[in-house]
Formats: sequence, structure tokens, C-alpha cells
Amino acid sequence: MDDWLKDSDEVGPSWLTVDLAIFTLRDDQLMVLLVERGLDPFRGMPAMPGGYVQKKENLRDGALRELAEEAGIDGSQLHLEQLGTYADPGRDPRGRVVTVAYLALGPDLPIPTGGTDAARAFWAPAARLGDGTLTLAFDHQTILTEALEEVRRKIEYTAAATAFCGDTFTLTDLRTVYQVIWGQELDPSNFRRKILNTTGFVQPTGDQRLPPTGRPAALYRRGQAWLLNPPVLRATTSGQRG
Amino acid sequence: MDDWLKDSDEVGPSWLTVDLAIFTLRDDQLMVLLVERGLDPFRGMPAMPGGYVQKKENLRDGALRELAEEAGIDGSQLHLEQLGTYADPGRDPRGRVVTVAYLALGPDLPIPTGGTDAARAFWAPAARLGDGTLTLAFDHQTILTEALEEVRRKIEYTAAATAFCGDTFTLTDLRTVYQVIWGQELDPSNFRRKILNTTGFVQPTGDQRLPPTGRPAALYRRGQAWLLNPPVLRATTSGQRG
DNA sequence: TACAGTTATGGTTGCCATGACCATAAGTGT
DNA sequence: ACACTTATGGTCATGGCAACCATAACTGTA
Repeated sequence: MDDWLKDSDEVGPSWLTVDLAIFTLRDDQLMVLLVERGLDPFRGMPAMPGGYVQKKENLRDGALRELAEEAGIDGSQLHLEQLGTYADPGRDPRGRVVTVAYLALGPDLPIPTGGTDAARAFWAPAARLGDGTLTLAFDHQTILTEALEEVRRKIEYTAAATAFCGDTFTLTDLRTVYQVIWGQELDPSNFRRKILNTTGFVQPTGDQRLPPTGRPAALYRRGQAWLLNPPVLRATTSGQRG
Repeated sequence: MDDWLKDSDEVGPSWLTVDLAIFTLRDDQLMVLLVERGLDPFRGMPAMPGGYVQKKENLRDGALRELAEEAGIDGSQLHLEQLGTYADPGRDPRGRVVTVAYLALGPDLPIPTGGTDAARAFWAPAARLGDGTLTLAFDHQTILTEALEEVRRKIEYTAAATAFCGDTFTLTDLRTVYQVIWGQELDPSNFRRKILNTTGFVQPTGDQRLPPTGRPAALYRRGQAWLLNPPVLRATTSGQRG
């Protein structure tokens, strides 16, 4: 069967990798997971966690395996989604390496332990992706910048924001997710009304949680809906929406 | 440099292809472009147009080249966007073939001429993707079904609907796009108000077009906006939105 | 010319989601 | 008892929206 796949002047083999854009909330900041590369090329430089997809593995399984190997994170709990594929001929000095970028969102995750290929893994503030203080291997700067914008959009139209919360959460927890990611304050009362009117977004558990100070807050868990109707739209500078 | 990319028990080379989900509007129907495969595997079976990405080519250029080769379509006019990547180990009997699916939207395109690899190319109603009357090569049934759902969503939140229209179009032309793709009637008057209130969606040209009968309609061209604010949301069966 | 038929455009009304804002509930510590 | 803090609930004016009606501007026909 392999004789159908012939090398030629114009077409040749390529190597397949997955890279992970892993975001979480820590200390009221949006953080992205980076590893320090342990091997050439770009040895010692920060990069997205990732690696080769194995012969008998599909993309999602490969992403989950790399998540565990390089970052020590059990991905079965978090939201995993394909972002895009990057295959420019010059993106990897080793030759044609095609990478499929995955987006992973999770609640405040344990500080990862360094893995085999990665010298060490660490959280970096997502804000540093935009301010030029970060130099990443390969085209990972581009990929992560696109990933960040995708996260901002995603929480408008889907229930992705709940992926940043634990199993149960208060509406203030959820509101904090939006505030941190969008960088703008939201009115607690209006936010509450909006969320509760969006069918299937959250389900009350019946329990409460006591904050350090103040009235206890009702706990919720994720609802069955993923696409939000109506969506939770960002405030627009221009036109009013209602 | 190639010595960094070693074959091993677990990791091996793969072949990179692009496949195209090309949609257009013909005779008030949403149509998808298919080719009859001229080579094994799946010779004679309908499939998405596509083929191998060349060594020194990026994904987008490869998609545009295949668009021209297999379908005789000049892609410089239409909207092209990456959809997703499919790489399951069993998806191609030849071995590990990774395909990047692209979504292409265009106005009523010329009937394509058969290309080199494809015996012939033809338009099929998109409705047939769902009713089981179509058997496609590889996992193309899955890919196209996901592509169709993406189109339906895309025209809600972006100006993608204008990609189905010509260079200039009337608001009725644009409304027809939504009606056909969503399969529901829209009130002309309300549609007009919504579109014109969405900043940057369309620009008046100042010209008019005479329909076969009835009042002349003002012509518009695409505006500069891509993300719509507010979006053009589908009517919901459940809750009212305003 | 008068008229019906057709399509584009414009206006009215009632409903409801929204943002701004205020009030109350239910905890904490002093 | 009181201040303080946070969660929850309500009011009100604005404006988007669906449903619907009215008018404009063209065609063809009597």
C-alpha cells in the first residue's frame, strides 16, 4: 500500500506534531503554559508544550499524551479543542513539520512538573504575549496570540468560561473569568440575570459557599448547553444593544 | 538537518494534503463541489477536491492551487478559511495521510471543468449531505457535514454571507443567502433594518438594479467589517430576544 | 391613461433584553 | 448594635426586535 505514496520532486513526507495552547486563571490573571525546550532546535527557549504524534495515535490522543508528558496535567478534566494547523515550509529548521495547535482551558491547575523533553514547565501571564517581552520558539508567538483571541471570542458564544472554573462555582467566580479575560468590569446584578436567563448555561446545585466575608453565594455546576443562546456579548464602545 | 527527524517504532513520516469544502448558491440552493476520483483508492467515488501539498508550498497556496487544478476555479475572488485537520490513523488506506480541510465560499461559480486527477467535477445540493443519499470517499462525509454546520454558524457572526454574492448586490440578494442556508423565511423590512444598523456590514454604491418586475433596488458592496456587531442571529424557537 | 401585480423601502407598535442604578439579605468582625 | 462586605433582587429608561401595515417605483395589460 505504501507504493501509492511516492516521494517526488514536488511532494515529500512531513512530520506531524501537536502543540498545546493551555490557559488557566491564577491570581486573577490569565496564564498560558510554556515549557523550556530541552532539545535542539531552539534549546533553552520557551515554547508551547507539544511533540510528535505517534503512528497509531489520533490527534486528540496525541494532545492528551503530550499534556501529561510535558506538563504533568491530566487532560481528561479540561476542555480540549482544535485551533488550527500551521505548516509553512520555513517554520521548522528541521524540515517539513506540520503542527496541529490545540486549545486547552482548565481551572487553576497544579504547577506542572518538568517532563522528559521539556527542561521545565511554567505559567506565564497571557498579557506578555502582546507586549513583546516574550520570545518563543518556532512560530509559537503567532499561534498563541491567535489562541488568546480565540479564547476571548469563545467565551462570548459558548459556555467555555465554565471550563476555567472548578466542578462547582459561584456566579462571582464565573464573572471573574469574564472580567479577567476581557479586562473589563461587569455589573454583578446584570451579569447574574444574563447568565440565569441563558438556558442551559449553569445549573444550581442547591449548596452554598461562604466567602471570607459577605453573604454566602449559591453554587452552580455547568449546564448541558455549549452554544449560548443568547450569547454573552462584550460591551461595545459604539452602538447600544439594549 | 534531516538527521533530527528520525524514523522510529513510534513516530514516522506522514503525507500532507488539503481538501476543499467549496459552497456556492445556484438556483436558490446551497451546493457543494465534488469531484469523481480518477485514481485509487476510492476510484470513481465522489470526494472533496484536494490533493498533496507541495514541498515548498504553504497550506493556503496549496488549497488555491488545488482549487484551480481540480475545479478550474480562480480562488483569488472567494473567501478561504481553514476548517480543521483530520489525521486519524485509519482514515486513508495508503497510510498516514493528514488532511487540512479548507472552507471556500463563493458567488454562483462557473460549472467546473474536470481536472487532471479528478475525472469530473460537479455541484451537489448540500442537503444531500444529511439525507444519506451520498457516499463519499475517505472521511469526507464527516468533513463536509461539519463544514456545512460551520457555514450556518459563520453567517450569523461574520459577514461571510456576502461571499455568496457578487461584487455588488441588493439586500434581497443577501437575504436570499440567509434564507437558503438557514431554510427559513426572513421579513424583508426587518432584515433591511438589521443589516443597515450593523456597522460596516455593507456599503451603498449609489447605483440601482432593476428586477424583472417591481421597484428598483439599491446596490451595495461588502463593508470593511468581518465580525458583525450586533450579529445576525437566527430566530430561536424558545426564548424571545427582543 | 388607468389599473393590477410585484418588489423595495419605510414606519408603527408592543415586547423584552439590557445597562445603570438602587435596595435588601446574610454573612463577617469589632 | 454597628460597620463592612458580598450576594441577590428590583426599578426604570433605552433601544433592538418581530409582526405588521403603508407607500414608492417599477412592469405589463386593459
